[in-house]
Amino acid sequence: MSIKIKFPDNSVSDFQKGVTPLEIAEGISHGLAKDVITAKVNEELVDLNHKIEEDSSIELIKFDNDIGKEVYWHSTAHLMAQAVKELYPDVKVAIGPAIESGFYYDFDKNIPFTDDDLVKIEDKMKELAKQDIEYKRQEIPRKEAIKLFFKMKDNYKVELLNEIPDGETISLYTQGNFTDLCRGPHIIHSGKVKAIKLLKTSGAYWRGDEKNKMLQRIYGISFPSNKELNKFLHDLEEAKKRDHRKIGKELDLYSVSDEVGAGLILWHPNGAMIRSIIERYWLDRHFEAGYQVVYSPHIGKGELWETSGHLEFYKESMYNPIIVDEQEYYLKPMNCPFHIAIYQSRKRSYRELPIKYAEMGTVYRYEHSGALHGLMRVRGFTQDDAHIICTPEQLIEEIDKVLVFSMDILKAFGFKDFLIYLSTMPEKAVGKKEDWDRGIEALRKALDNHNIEYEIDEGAGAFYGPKIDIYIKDALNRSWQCSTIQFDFNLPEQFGMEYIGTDNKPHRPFMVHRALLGSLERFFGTLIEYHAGNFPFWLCPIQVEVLPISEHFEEYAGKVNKKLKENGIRSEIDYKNEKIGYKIREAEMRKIPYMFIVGQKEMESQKVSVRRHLKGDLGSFSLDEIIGKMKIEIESKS
RNA sequence: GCUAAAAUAGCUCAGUGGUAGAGCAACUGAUUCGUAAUCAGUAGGUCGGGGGUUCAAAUCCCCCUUUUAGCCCCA
Repeated sequence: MSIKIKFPDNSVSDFQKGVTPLEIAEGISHGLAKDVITAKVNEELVDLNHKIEEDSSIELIKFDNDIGKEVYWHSTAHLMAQAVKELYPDVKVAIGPAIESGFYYDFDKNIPFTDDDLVKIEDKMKELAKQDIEYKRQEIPRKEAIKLFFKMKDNYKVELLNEIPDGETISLYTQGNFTDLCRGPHIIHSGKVKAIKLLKTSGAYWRGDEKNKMLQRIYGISFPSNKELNKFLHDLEEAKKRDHRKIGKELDLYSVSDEVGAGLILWHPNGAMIRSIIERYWLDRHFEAGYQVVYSPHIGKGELWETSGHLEFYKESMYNPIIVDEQEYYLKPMNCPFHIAIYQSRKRSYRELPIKYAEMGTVYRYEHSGALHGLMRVRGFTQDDAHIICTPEQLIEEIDKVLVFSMDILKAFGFKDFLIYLSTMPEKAVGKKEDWDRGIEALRKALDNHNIEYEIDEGAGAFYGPKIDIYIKDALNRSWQCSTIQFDFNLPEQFGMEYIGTDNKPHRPFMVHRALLGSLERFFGTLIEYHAGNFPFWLCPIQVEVLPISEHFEEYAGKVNKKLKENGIRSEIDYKNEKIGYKIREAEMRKIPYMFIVGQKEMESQKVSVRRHLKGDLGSFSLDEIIGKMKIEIESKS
């Protein structure tokens, strides 16, 4: 009996009934058979030894494919669990999925794993890998599976099994004497895993719930070759070099002081210079786009936060109140109630709408101490906030505008790759389901209008409405939320916001919160990492360092510096009594984009020798010429 | 907040119970120099804070603060 197998290129071949993906791969080439990890048969992922019994389509998947990586890493996680079970038989296993880069497995072990344990486990894994242990699939009824794991005292697996709906296939995978509950598929045998590195351990709650027991998680990664592993480890090192906390210190951009408090950022002159340029640009763009800038205080009375719903829904993220004249005042975690107060300071007409209030508003949120992270996660930060108050008819257009505006501004800072999420109704939420659906639809429409790719983040909306979030990745491939565009069904209602319509009757406006850069702190952090501290020219705190060859040329250097300043270029002179090589090295390390070297030659010809950061000597230029070039560079924001 | 690790000079780090160290930076002097480190000298530390053990603590123990990697959460 033969069956027809269709390949991704639509070609069809005949095979013996019961042929396996591995045999098919073998038939194409030996190399492919060696590299193939898993296969999709009729769009369903299967093991390589899965027997194909009928006409089917097939796609052979290798490690270069994301699905291939996932299967490979997931199988390595099983291998790690096997190694851990062999070394520490009393340990219970929980779950062990593949993640974006690598895998982890959670274990229930009373004493946490040490670094020495990791080495032992890694060695054991390598030993097991070399033995080419087969991953055997077995399908059994649920009752039997429960019995089996109960007997093995794997209560986490029993808990999982109890939640699998009736009728779903339950599959087990066994390598050697280790059996795990798993949907699969897996690699064919452990020998496919050639290079392994266990990276770190950490605590993790069972099912991510802090009420549950803390398990011990081990993270690792694996590759089909040592070369790939080494590249991964090398990239990791390179990423560490871009860490904003490291560069922030090296370039004297910002600091955090124990004395001042955790998660509270001190912007040093260099960082503050960059921030002020960002703010100036931001203001210009917002005025152009029809926003009105407002300012509001840092604290507000308890009643305000009662009305807004923050004390009901957001209290755990707020600082405790300050008592003044027997009144409770809270540090603001958000700016919205203040903007609403401005709106409500007088009666509004439909003719005024949309009203767009923008503010660089500094807010304070109580973050768990363990969550704090450099500039990325702090307790006091400045949001580039705005609230758009509009009529229901204006809503879609306003969402559309703000989305385009947002992407446009991010691009001006050199960002290109974004991850975009549309978040839906969370469990703890206010507002009617219909309103939520309508809001989500409006957001979706705006994204679709501009062919923007996005993912749905179920239940991740704010308590008051759905939102679109734009994420930017950092050096270590972690993504950070920058822009957010959020609907609000709550506040207009809570505060009883109104405008007088054409019918001379009061109506409830819609409100959209949005922050484009998100928080200036986090945005600055991502900016540092994205550019590795080599900021776009227009943002550099010092754009030109004038380097006199010796004391004799300091006067000429002063003239050059003066001319630069007259042209709005931020420059300074290095008066140090050092050789030119030293001064250049220092300017290079400070990542100053231009170095102007001035000595005898330059003074005589009234020119400057230009050296560009990371590029080297560009030759000599007249001041007018080079200033012209720099002005173009500033204009183009490159 | 939880689990684990860490905190020594401005920075990067060495020092595991017996007189606090190095390199760079800083300061002083010499040198006046051509594209990533000139030479010499000087100064700088209650070893994160508090308590304890000990004849003796940077080192061992306890508490606190902060940081790091994750968990949870989030701009």
